[in-house]
Amino acid sequence: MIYIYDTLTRQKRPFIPLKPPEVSIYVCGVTPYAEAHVGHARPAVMWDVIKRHLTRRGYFVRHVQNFTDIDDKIVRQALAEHEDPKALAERYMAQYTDVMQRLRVIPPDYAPRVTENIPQIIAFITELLNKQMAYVSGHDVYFTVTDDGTYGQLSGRKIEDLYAGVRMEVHEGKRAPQDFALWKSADDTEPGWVSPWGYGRPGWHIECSTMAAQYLGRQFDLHGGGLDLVFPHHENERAQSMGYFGCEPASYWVHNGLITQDNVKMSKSLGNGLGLREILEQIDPVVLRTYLLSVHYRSPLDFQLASAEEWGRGLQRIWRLWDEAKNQPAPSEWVDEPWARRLESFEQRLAECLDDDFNTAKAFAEVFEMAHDVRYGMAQGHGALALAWARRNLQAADQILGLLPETSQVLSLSTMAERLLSIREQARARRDFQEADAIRNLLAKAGYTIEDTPEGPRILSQPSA
RNA sequence: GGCGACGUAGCCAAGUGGUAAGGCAGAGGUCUGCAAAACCUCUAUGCCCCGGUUCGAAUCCGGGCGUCGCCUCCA
Repeated sequence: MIYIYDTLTRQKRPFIPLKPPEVSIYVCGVTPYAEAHVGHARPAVMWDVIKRHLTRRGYFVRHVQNFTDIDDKIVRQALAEHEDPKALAERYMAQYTDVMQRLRVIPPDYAPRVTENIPQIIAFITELLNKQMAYVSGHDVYFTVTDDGTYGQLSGRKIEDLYAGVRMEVHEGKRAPQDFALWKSADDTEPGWVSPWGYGRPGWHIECSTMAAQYLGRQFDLHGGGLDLVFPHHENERAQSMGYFGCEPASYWVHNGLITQDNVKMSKSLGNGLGLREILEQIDPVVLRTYLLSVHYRSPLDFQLASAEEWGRGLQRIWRLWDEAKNQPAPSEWVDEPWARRLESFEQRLAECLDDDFNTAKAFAEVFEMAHDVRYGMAQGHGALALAWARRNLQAADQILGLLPETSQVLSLSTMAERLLSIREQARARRDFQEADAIRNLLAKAGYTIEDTPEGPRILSQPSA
């Protein structure tokens, strides 16, 4: 049984899909007006693991993640960069997709865009108007937030408390300060669409209600996004969807903790977000990916490049083991010892970690312990068996966590390296260690690390830490 | 001001009633020509502080202190 923490009920609940074996997921995507930063990578990587785990547990996942490709910020940024808003959005969407691919994130099944769903949005708003849940004010349309006890449940606040917020936006046309825009008028120099209420653009929250319903139906299983979206975005989205359909849109609201830098939240408006492309120039994508998974998704994560590199040093031990194990056949020997038993049950334990609200941090602890058992088995004279299990288990872990290196750490020897190594071996044989060390240093300068193992020397593509 | 989260070893970090996972760094040892890798051993009588509930609490309750987030665009 899988347990998932649900923001609405504030508890971990058993996961029961609406229509098993299908699982429907809606994750709020990005507004593409700037480069993606680490804060965007966390939910992407986390949902990737959730999907992989659900899939292995036998579910059939349908994942929708939107692009809010039209918005005031895009218009503003396009003006600043002297670029067509559509082209700008297109550019950043491509960049986002590219960088997530490098992080081994399986793309969503549908990545709908606001600009391609305008008629549906207008229809959604029209229905809300018909139901008297919204009102027209000039050329704008607002949603009426009613105090029926449901609004505020998700974010845990009361409407009267909202008045306490000094910075609550005041709009001429609003009947109540907590009402929010469904349709915003725009002048004709800006991008927009003709609607029954005039030329304009959709408000911020309506696109998610509309597209979730469009691609997943009125009710779906999991709704995701960053913790910073709980209010007002998800609160408003829930109000719209419930207003339209009269039922809870999502069975579980799943929110990831935010990433900070020097203990300050990363955000586009603060301009302190470390760009993902910049980070990936300094750090291996798999190291970054797994570093993000080394902390439970609901906890805050203070991102430090040094911490990620430190994590990478630990991960390298796993990679080295993989190099030794990757060509092993399936285990063929039977040894009735605790370490062998544990290797046998590794995959099951890994899955159980993830069953518990996707505890990837604990899952990694299992991976490291599994590596210890392999080494122990090897030391007990069961090298072939232990490595066979290592291959199997690391592959299984990789399918969910995506932790194995892109390419082998051990290089196939080039002719020149082979010759150098052979000369060094001859030197070592005649105990001319001065020359042997000279050759090793030479190769080290070129970025290669030589390790003398009982099976002979091998060359690694990265200097050992 | 309102609401919420968090505070576990030098650092990162699991752990929601049963006696402190894992990683990095550090110390000692085995192996090695030396390194590297690997392996073994060690490193929190204690989980921000003070009370309380309990046979038993890092885990539950109350009160402090501290950090962060949301209330405005945000993953």
